[in-house]
Amino acid sequence: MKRPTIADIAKRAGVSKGAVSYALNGQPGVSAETRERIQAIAQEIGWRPNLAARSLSGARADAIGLVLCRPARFLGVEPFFMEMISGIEDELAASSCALMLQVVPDHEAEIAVYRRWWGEGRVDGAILVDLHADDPRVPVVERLGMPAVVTGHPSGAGSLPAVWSDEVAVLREVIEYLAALGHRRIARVAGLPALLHTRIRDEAFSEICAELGVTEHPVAHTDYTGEQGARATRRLLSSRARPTAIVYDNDIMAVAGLSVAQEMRLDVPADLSIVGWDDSPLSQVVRPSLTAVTRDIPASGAHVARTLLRLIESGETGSLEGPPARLLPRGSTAPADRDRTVSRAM
Amino acid sequence: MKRPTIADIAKRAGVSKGAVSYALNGQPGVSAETRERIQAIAQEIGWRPNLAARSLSGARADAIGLVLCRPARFLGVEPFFMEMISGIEDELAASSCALMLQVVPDHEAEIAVYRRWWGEGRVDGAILVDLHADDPRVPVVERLGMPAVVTGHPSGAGSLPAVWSDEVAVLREVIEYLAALGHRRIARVAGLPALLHTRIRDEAFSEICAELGVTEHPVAHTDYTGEQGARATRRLLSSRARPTAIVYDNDIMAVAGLSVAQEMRLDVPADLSIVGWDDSPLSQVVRPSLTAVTRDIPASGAHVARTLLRLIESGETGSLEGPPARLLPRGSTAPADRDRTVSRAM
DNA sequence: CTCCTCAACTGAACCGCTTCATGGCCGCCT
DNA sequence: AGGCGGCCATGAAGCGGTTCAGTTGAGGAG
Repeated sequence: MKRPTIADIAKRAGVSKGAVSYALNGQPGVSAETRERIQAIAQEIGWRPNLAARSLSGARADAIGLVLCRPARFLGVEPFFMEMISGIEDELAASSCALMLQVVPDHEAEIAVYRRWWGEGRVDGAILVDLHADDPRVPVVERLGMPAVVTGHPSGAGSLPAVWSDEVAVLREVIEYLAALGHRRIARVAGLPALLHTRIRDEAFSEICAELGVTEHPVAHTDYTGEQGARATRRLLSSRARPTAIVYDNDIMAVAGLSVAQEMRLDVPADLSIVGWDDSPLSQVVRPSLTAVTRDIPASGAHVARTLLRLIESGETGSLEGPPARLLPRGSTAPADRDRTVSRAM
Repeated sequence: MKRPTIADIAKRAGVSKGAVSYALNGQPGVSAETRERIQAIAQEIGWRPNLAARSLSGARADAIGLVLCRPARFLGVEPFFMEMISGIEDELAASSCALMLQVVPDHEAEIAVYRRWWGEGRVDGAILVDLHADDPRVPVVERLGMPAVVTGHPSGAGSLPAVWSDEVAVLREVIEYLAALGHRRIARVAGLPALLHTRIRDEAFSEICAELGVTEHPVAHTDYTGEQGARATRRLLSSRARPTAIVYDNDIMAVAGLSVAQEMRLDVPADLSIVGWDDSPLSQVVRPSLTAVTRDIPASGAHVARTLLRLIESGETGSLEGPPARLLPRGSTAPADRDRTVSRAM
């Protein structure tokens, strides 16, 4: 009743263990005939390679790692990670590579996990998400020699290959769109300021606004929760020069902002335009449905996974751009009503 | 520059590999003094046990598996899984056990994954979620002999230990609450009818309603998406005897339902009361905030993980009840306004 | 002083697979 | 005929641990 091993197959086929190994791994060294016979026997007795034995003899662990470093309550809310994971899985399934997942509270713990995983030979590589400015994980992983791919702008990825999409271009698209609708006071409710992509967006936002004659462009930083999104919105909408449009860094905050606006008796989109980011099903469920920046997150997850697998397999490196994001206008954006907003702001 | 092995430690300590193994695993067979010396050396040269080698010699894989069997787009929306996962992780971290995650499209694929994982010695056990009526996974896992814990009602878990919470009790709490508010037409927008917990809720819902004099209690089944939740709500609210309260099987549908109601110019909660399930941050972000059934999902994830670890370690089995859910009233429920709803329904 | 016991430690086998050095066999070239 | 190169296949040596059967030496009992 024990699991069959190649030794069992060898005995039944009347060949040596070595031959069986060659046969089952598509290596040269056995005749086509013998190979088929061996494969048939393996099939018949339900043989499966023992992963431990295989990776012990220097081969791969056939698993990659993903560490998420945000408190549980933030993780749940953002569909982002789950979608990303399912995209990664799609790609991994093809190579029958597994995904090891770990959720940790901070970077220190995350680094410890990489150390352990790599030290124990548990994974062949890892995907680093949520790149920070001066991210401490990058040098550690580099020194460890563990293959890794970063999701985020290459500028923070050191020598590690990065997969990213051009956020500045979409942001420009968003602001040009809002500016074209007549908005001159556009606010941004951003995510964690420590994140590299937040910084990049911050900087681009201010530049692009200036360039397009958007005179007021305040930015509020949050932790991505609906709660903080709501609070930031409340503050922005209470200011003297109330913005006529707000761009949010995720959907949950956009929804929270929408609720706050309605609570304050502002009509969306007549009095206030709202743009979400990382369009999730949530955007389509609320009224009005949210104009949002959308991109195929599973696809970009698959893209990252593919890059990592290639890196592991052939050392092929190099950053490459993932699928682009784009603006998807829905019901929460409209032309700025000059008279109305100005009169109110006075 | 290669990773140190116990052989290296043995050489430096002037003892045999066996002694090192005993020392590092807290086994008897070495003196306290030697043990300390060996541990110090291990520490110093940064030794980590090679997982593959360890599990090859019959020990554990130090990993458990979790397979999610829903399309990517459903997974992302439901904070449920991510919260559950982070709860599981909390528990696993303590035993430095890893989590293998896989997302598959159907049960057949899921079963194949279990076969592979168990065959390859990749995991020590698994957590089965989303129990179906006559779930095909249960007998397969039983026959495989793989330790597994089911999240869901024990009635469908066969000989596998189950961890569940008493849904019927909460459902009763919800309906009693609504009935006490004067609601006599309560609808339910349920999830996938194939899921065991959907069936259990369905049955209980109809019984409890009958018992409490709730004369109308239609049920609509959906796939948990906001889209279908919206459609079901629209249909229910268009019926001649419009319900005065709707209970949803998840939050995203409750939010969708809320939007539909507002679109149809119904006031929530004056004209329609709404109750969500598995309270997520989403419920607090919309206006009015949603009355919902809440429970500590991370805690129940941790609970499941703990049960599985115990099962793996000591074969200790037995189903046990997890943390209970309870009703959390917020702004989306109110007394039924008889005149108003009746006059409209005519 | 001898015998026995027990703790401390050693040496080797083993887990299941990969891989390399080796060798037999066959056919072909010179 | 002899030599050589290729193809198939074998046997054994690892990979890095665990574990079990022994060995050794010290200490206590008789």
